[in-house]
Amino acid sequence: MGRAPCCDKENVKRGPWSPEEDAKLKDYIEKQGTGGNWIALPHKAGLRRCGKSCRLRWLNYLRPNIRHGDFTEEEDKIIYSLYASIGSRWSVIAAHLQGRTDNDIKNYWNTKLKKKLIASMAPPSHHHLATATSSSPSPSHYNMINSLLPYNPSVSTNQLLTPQGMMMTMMGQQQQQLLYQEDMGSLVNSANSNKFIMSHQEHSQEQSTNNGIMLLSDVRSGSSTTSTVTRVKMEHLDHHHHHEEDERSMSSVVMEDYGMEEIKQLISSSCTSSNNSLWFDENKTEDKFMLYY
DNA sequence: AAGCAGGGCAACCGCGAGAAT
DNA sequence: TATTCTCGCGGTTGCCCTGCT
Repeated sequence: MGRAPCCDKENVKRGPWSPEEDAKLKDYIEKQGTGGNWIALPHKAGLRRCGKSCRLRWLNYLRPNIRHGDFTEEEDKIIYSLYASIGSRWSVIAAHLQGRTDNDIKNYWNTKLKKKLIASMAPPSHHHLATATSSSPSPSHYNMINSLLPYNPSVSTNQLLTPQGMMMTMMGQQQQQLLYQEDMGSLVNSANSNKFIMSHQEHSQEQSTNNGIMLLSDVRSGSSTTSTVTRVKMEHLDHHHHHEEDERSMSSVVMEDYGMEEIKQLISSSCTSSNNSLWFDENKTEDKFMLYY
């Protein structure tokens, strides 16, 4: 049995609100309050609108102290930071920004901030692992990441962001498979570079730890702890002889199309330090990862 | 000046959670 | 306890505006 409609869609007005409707709604709520019942409110207020529409209009435009447009850099940082920590929970983010609505922040993110982030994050747009001589991300790239880092008690930001460090995010299943089959394979097989050792662990419960291992997970559900994970451990074959090469090499996989989840992971991913171990969750097939190394 | 494309944003849709019955 | 209903949320749509050709 389906859900009963919240209002009679045949008899409610839709589309943009007129100044008269705004005035009616504002006047009614200021005098009577919402009464805790949005469904009944439009009838009482003399509006031919769906209750949900009234609620949206009030919350996003009519209630006092709403601010629109002109996000400050400080607000940008807060949004980045919270997005990295909690993802697209716009209402929670909005709660941290006085006078901003979740809808405004969502729109601002989708139309501007995300692009800003991608522009900053995106080195040359190749789908291939770069060659050993490919360019490293620009300093601004790392600066951006610095400002985006999610809370991660186990890893310092310096460790994450040095050009010799690593950054990880998620890519789609296809790319992930591609990475397994081709990119990782080529890396594993690459002779005089770093050695990648990949192993599977069933039902691992290990998470981000102080020794630099990190498990990428859905920050909202935090549900990846019992998932099957694949461990990718990178070891230097010869710590004494590869420093120069390490500095030159910057292998990257860059996606041209970033979805919401990718962006979130892009921000929320962090990385490793001393032993260069990475974890990612195989079961999250929608997830995508990108590896700078 | 007209047509087109892309971006921005207001509003809608559908779902999950929780309250009420 | 099961069912129904409302609220609140995030994702998506579609209109309008602006800039480009």
